[in-house]
Amino acid sequence: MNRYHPAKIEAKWQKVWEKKKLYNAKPSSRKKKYYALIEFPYPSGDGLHVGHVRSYTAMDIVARKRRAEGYEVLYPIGWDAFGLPTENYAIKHKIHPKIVTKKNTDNFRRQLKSLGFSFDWSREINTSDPGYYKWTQWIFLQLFEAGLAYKTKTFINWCLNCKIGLANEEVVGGRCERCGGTVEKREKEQWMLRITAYADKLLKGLETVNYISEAKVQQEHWIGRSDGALLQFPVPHAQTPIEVFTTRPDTLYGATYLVLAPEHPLVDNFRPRISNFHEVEAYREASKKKTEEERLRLEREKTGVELRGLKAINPATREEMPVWISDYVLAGYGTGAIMAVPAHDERDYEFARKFNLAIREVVRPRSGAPIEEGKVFAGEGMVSASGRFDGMPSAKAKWEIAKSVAGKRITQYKLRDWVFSRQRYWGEPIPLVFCSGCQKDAANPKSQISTVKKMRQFSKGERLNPGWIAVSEKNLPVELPNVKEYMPTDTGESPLANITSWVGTKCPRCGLKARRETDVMPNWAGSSWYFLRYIDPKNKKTFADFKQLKHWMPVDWYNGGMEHTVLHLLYSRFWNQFLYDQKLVPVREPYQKRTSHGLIMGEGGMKMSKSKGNVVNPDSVVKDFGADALRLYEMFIGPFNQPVAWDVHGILGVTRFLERVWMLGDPKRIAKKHADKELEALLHKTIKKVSQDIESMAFNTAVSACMVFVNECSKREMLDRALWQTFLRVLSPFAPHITEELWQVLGNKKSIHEELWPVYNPKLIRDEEFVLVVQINGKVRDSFTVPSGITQKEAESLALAREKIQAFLGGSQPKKIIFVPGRLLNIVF
RNA sequence: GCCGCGGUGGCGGAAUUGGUAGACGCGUUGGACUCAAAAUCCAAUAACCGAAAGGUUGUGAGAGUUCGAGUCUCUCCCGCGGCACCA
Repeated sequence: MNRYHPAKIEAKWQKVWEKKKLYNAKPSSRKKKYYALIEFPYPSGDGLHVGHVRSYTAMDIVARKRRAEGYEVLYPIGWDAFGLPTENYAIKHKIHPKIVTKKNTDNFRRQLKSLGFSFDWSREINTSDPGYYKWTQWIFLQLFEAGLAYKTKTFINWCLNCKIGLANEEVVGGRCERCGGTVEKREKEQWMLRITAYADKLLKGLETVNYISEAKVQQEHWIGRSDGALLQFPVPHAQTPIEVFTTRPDTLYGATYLVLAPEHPLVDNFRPRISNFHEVEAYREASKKKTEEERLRLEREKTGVELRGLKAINPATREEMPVWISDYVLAGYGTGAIMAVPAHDERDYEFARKFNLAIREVVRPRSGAPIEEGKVFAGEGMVSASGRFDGMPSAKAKWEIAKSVAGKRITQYKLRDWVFSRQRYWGEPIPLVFCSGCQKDAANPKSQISTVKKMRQFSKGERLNPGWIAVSEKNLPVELPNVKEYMPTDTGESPLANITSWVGTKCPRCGLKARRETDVMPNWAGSSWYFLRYIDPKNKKTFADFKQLKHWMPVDWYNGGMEHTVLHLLYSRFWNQFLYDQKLVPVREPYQKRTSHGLIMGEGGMKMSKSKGNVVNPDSVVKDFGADALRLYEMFIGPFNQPVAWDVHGILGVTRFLERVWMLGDPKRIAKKHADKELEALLHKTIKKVSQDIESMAFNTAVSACMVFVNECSKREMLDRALWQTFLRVLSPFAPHITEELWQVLGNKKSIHEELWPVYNPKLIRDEEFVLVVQINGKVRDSFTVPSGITQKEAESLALAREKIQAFLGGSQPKKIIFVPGRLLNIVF
């Protein structure tokens, strides 16, 4: 047998598998379906990252095991190809993003293929392909027609560096998630998706799926449901009261002042009555100018201005209370106004102390323990100093007190609507057209246009967004124009706005001159439904055939990065739930099971990055050690869900292991029949261990179990053929190439990957004897081999007969003896 | 600050879920092979004491529950991730 030469055998088998279409999912199969999914890569110019390899290998192992267990497996791949880095690269090098993308996906494809992943390449998709984004646009229009898309002037997070608006989810620590640049608030017209309409559904849906708990918890926090009440505080001589949202109506008697967000519209309404309006104005200006980062950096030092001349009435106590504005109250949450209860809220307390406002205690801890001086009791307890509600527990008093002042019980969410516009080039154009004629028409049903021509009615989306007309389905996709200039602008307009020939169009409704929307979608759009397109990737009539969707959905197992839990995962659940409500997809929740891999760090634990020069290129590892070694190493490197540091020496270990497997697989060492009870038992233990470990993603210990088996084989001159072949099958999902080669070297004609998954025999893994540990007072003092079925009595007499034990006992009688069958005996004296 | 995860040899990490702590791998040391080196193979490898037999200590710190704790409970320290004025 030749030396182990991975480069030769790996390329050879990859070609054979591809030719045989071994991994293509057959929709007509009678087998039970299994849908395994990984997050499709963003084809960046840097090429594949070893982190991709970790996730894809893990799911590849799962997919391969499922096939062997008799499932028809769908394990697809594609490209999340729209995005900023490609656009920025294109601008810098003056190459069209389409060409850059082509180059990058070609490279990624080559790299992925060199690793022997069992992807179904016949279903490859690309989000920047017009045939794909036609349907991204189409789904957007469905959202639009359902009233879930709207354009509004809003303060958005503007990244000064990328020159792009960011969703809340994309701002990390006051900085741009992508480039780390400074983010400031800017007022802009933006398309928004009403994800908040799905807040409750997204929350409830979590109960029905099997996600790792961290992902669930993070989503729950992000959605941030809280139950409370709307309370009204009348303002003397004014028509409108000030409405606040509170989760603690039980503290109403302790509310001593109100605070409005600086942007609160009532501030302007009350302008004539506010004696210090110039001061108020100055404060509002200052808080508007603060960037996100400044706001966070100022360490929450409370600031604010009283609206002098304005008072509100506490509806419970009928007392007058001052009204303030402060930026610690957020305009976007609740009503943008709060009742301040300094005795029972730390923020209010801090504010009250700073501005010398009244503090009134109205809730006592249930334990009756006094509250320490200077501390705030924010918990629930027993209501006091609240008239007829005294002595009532908070939980009850909440709703009783709210009722007594005609408060309305409501639920609030922290989730905000999704900023869906990007003022960029390399994304899906938003398929809408602005028509000023139709805008007038919408405002006045008797206007000229509709009387002159007989025209279709406005759709729901068009009514809600007067002037915005949906591009008709037959004209989708709205393709990106082919141009040379795609520089973003400081004014915040999309580069598409400069392409007059593209912008100018005819209104789909009235046929008159109109303008195209020049914003494009964020790059979360294409990935919000790609798992559906895989199911029917070439369909030209619909985004995916419903029957096919019914067959393959939901995704049975989805593995991806923790960094996508509140972005991609939430967005795609939203889209899928929406499509479900439209009866366009068969299941409410797209992903049945979600797991997550840990990051791969550079040597020494630093994050891999080009600037640190510690990026490991999978190509060079494959070249030096082979794909099987890289796969095996990444599985062996550490617990799958935890971050791990790359270590070149580690690859040596698995390479030695593979070389050993190679030597053992020499046909000269394989006997047709070679009885070996001991090795057979170990094999069955290995089957059990590896099978279980794959399910729990404990790949590191699965590999270790294979190593133990191989080490044992190395002690043998000859190996039984059946035994060896079974072991190869167990190892094959991890190292598909070497196992295929060794399988065929033995004369097998079918691929090892078409063989069934071995099942262990429970009888064979039961040991006939075991090492009984003898403890004295909990300390290990002796151990010896005994037969498996040994009873406590037998074990005791054997143990007590031992010289060592006798010596320790020194003649005293044991007080108590604990026997753990199959394990130990503990003698207590 | 709040939520989640974690802390085990020189290193990455195991530990049947309360039952021999350190599987497997790296590294290190010694040996075999070799003219030599590499590769490979064999052996040793938690620390301390001891020539050895053996003993003592040991899973971030401290307490507790238990015949028995890396594992359970409490308090604290440290690291990582997420959220962060959400009323």
